[in-house]
Amino acid sequence: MNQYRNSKQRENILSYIKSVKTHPTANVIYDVMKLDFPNLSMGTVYRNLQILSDQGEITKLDFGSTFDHYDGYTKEHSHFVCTSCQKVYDIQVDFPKREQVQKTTVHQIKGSLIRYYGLCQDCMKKMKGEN
Amino acid sequence: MNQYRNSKQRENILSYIKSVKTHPTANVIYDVMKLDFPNLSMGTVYRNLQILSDQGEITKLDFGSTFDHYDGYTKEHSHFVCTSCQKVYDIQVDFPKREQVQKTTVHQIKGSLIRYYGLCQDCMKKMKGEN
DNA sequence: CTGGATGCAAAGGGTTTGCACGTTT
DNA sequence: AAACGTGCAAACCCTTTGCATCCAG
Repeated sequence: MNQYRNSKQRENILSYIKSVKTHPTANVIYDVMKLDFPNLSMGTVYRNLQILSDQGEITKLDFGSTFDHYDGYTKEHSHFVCTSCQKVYDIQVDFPKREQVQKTTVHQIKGSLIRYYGLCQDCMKKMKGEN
Repeated sequence: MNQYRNSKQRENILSYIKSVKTHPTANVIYDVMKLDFPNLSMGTVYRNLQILSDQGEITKLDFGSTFDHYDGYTKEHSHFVCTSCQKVYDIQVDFPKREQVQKTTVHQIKGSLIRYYGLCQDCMKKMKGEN
């Protein structure tokens, strides 16, 4: 197996994702990192996101759009995705305990993904304003 | 707005998806349809999947792999995805009622997505056999 | 006849990868 | 010095789209 070495790029990417409450895409991360590393390439961003994901430092989120988002908050939690502006919000819900769900299936559960869709507060306000 | 016309291709695609318990990808659907329509093109498959999805006849599922799956069972239910063989199984779980979740957030919830990950029964057996 | 549906092929668009060079250990 | 990381650009791969033709209503 490979050993990971220090890399300024990877450190910065990680600290950026951890520092932000949004769930940035690879492209957003690339743009931000560009400020510190003018020669940065997309390949490096993707490679490091993959490594950080493998290390469990971040989580790759897939919201059905064409690109993935990355989340630095690895504690199990759920998301609310606005179907209008595509923003992603963290929400905390009491979903069934894993042991309980485990009873309903023969398969071995190791993780879950819980997501809600709808209109976020901002978009609701905008819509009211337009009427 | 467009009016949909009858098309043998679309009919067949729909009845295939409805008849199957798996959650086929566009490519699988294409291969199966090829038997009936040797000249079928991928464009037609995708266009029809889009239309059927718009009509609410099927649901597009995104499991984070590079391609999408389609589900003909539109009643709200959740999925179990095997992280080893990538198979998708339907499971029925008592997740929190929407009204309850709604109380925990300022955003307006319109839908949800609940998914569990782990090892399916088949893969568990295989792994035991290998030890 | 009119406008949606199809086939074909090319274009899209996010992600991955090969390779030579740069860095960390 | 050995091996991982980076930049660059090309390759990938699933999906979308333009266009001429076909066909349902």
